Amino acid sequence: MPELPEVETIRRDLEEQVAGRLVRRVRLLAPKTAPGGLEGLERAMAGRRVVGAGRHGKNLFIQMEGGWRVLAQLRMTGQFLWGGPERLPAHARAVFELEDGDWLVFRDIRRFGRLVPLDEAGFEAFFSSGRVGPDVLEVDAQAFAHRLASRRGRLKPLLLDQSFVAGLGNIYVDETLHLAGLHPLAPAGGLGPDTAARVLKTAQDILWRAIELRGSTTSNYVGLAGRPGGFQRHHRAYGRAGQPCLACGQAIERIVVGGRGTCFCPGCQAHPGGPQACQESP
DNA sequence: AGCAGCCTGTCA
DNA sequence: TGACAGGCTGCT
Repeated sequence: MPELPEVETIRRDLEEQVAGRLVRRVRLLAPKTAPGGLEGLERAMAGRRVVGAGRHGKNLFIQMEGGWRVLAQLRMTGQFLWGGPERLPAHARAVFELEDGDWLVFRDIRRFGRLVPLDEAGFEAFFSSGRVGPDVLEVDAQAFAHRLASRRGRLKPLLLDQSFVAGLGNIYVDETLHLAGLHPLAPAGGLGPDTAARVLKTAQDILWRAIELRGSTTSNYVGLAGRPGGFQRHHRAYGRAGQPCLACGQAIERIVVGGRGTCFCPGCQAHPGGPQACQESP
């Protein structure tokens, strides 16, 4: 579900509402949600205070006293919601009871999400595993352009690859490629360093604007208090198949790239074999 | 690199 | 009924 702007919004919500509070009790309603089991979550959280909330790409970290963290991967439908004993929402998978009686609820319709307790060593291991690349908002532009130019595959699948750069998902890749005027199937290695740097800058601009509007809500993403995001109103490509391109008026097309639905403008985003893609090709 | 699998819900 | 959905893992 959520990509970087939505995860960042939730992080800020948690920082504001939960930081400093004691977790009195943990309940796990769906065992597979926490690979370490209830025991693992309790070890990391029960009887400890929440210190803050961190984020790297789409990975959310609830930071606890004692150096413990709980990695929350929201995947497609994971949510953190503010709750109380009076009404537990449908699809609640874990409940964190706080000292003053409030509940922080992890809700996840499709059960793809994960809550993983990590000690300091586990946290470091997560980043040294090679599974997660640099955060897209912090990656060095030169290094990004250099790495991108050395890749063989298509542009969109590479941008979605969290080990290449962490934080982009289907919505913001489609938005980035549209604004940058690049075809999702363009060969990544054929871009050239200037275009590669422009792709990154475009992505970062879009992500920051989306964060300002608390992310995009297209079906069920909401912040901690249940408030939807506002950036979906600014989507130019994602979810607009068949509608006119806001830049040139041609109908937005939908294709499948790497198994993901992909919306792009055939006019603004030149085909990989077209003249635009050849400009910087070797 | 590409694809099924994981789950549940919604829409055509 | 089948297609599709904001993601990631583990297998060819």
